[in-house]
Amino acid sequence: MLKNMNFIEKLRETGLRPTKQRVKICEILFNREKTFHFTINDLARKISEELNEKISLATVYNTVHALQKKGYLKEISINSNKSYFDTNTSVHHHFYDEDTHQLIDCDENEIETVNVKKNITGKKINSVEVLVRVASDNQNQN
Amino acid sequence: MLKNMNFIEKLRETGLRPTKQRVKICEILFNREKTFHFTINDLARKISEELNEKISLATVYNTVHALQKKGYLKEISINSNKSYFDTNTSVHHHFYDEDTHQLIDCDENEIETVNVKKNITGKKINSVEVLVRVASDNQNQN
DNA sequence: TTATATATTATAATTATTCTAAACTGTTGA
DNA sequence: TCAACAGTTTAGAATAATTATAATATATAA
Repeated sequence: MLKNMNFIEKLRETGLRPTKQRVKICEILFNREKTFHFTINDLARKISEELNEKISLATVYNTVHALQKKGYLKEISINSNKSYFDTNTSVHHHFYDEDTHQLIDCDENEIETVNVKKNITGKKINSVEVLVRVASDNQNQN
Repeated sequence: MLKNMNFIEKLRETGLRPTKQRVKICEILFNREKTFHFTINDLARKISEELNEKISLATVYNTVHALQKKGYLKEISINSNKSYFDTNTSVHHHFYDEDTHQLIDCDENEIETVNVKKNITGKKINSVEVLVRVASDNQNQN
């Protein structure tokens, strides 16, 4: 499995021990072309589908949070009781389809840079995210 | 308590039975000048502060959701394990203080109009909202 | 006023997430 | 190489937010 060397190095570079579990999670998350929107549950399900071994839920949580902290994953703001993560960590925004409850990625150039004029003393801006809610263009039912 | 007549009528108009509990919740939510950002817990706490009687948590949940469904409250997208609501139901933006977990309203003129270039056929844009995450500006500890 | 549909309540159940403490593993350096 | 240690994984318990349940109470329409 030469391809895993990537992840082992990547993890090591950022100070994460390349354990068996972390490498496997990296494989599942990053060995894909399209970006991946997921909840912890989605990921845990995928792990047990693609693997015969189980990885403890606690480990999945810990690893996802570690990857997020290191900047390999991004958490997305939706109002939902679950946390959503995204393998696309670039600055980008989302469309949320209110009919299908699906999230759609939005390239940076599809929304003009947001100019924030307000300033809060002693606080720095960590992120600026736009959520565009869309719905079917039929006559709106109440 | 003449002022309550407003809420009784308002509730009745929208098909919600003006029960004692709902009227009290309306009072707490809407008898104020500034908009109110809250979680269910915040609201429940306020109720027991301002009232001697307790209102069951289940009722608080049901009532808030009913008011939201009727358009008197708006749910805000933050990734957090709790749901946040806002008595300001117009389209507007928010600052979210990651240190204190507080939401700050952002006037429309404090964020320049967001220009969305992407178009999804058959879908119309319902809202465009910006969430600006801020945190303390100290030297960043890793 | 009475019937009925709806609401409230306490409590149990559920769900997502975090904590805990013991067992295990990667890494360092003798 | 191998022992020692720090960092990880794990199962299961604990916590927190929310929803479901089912009995009781209340608002409203006839």
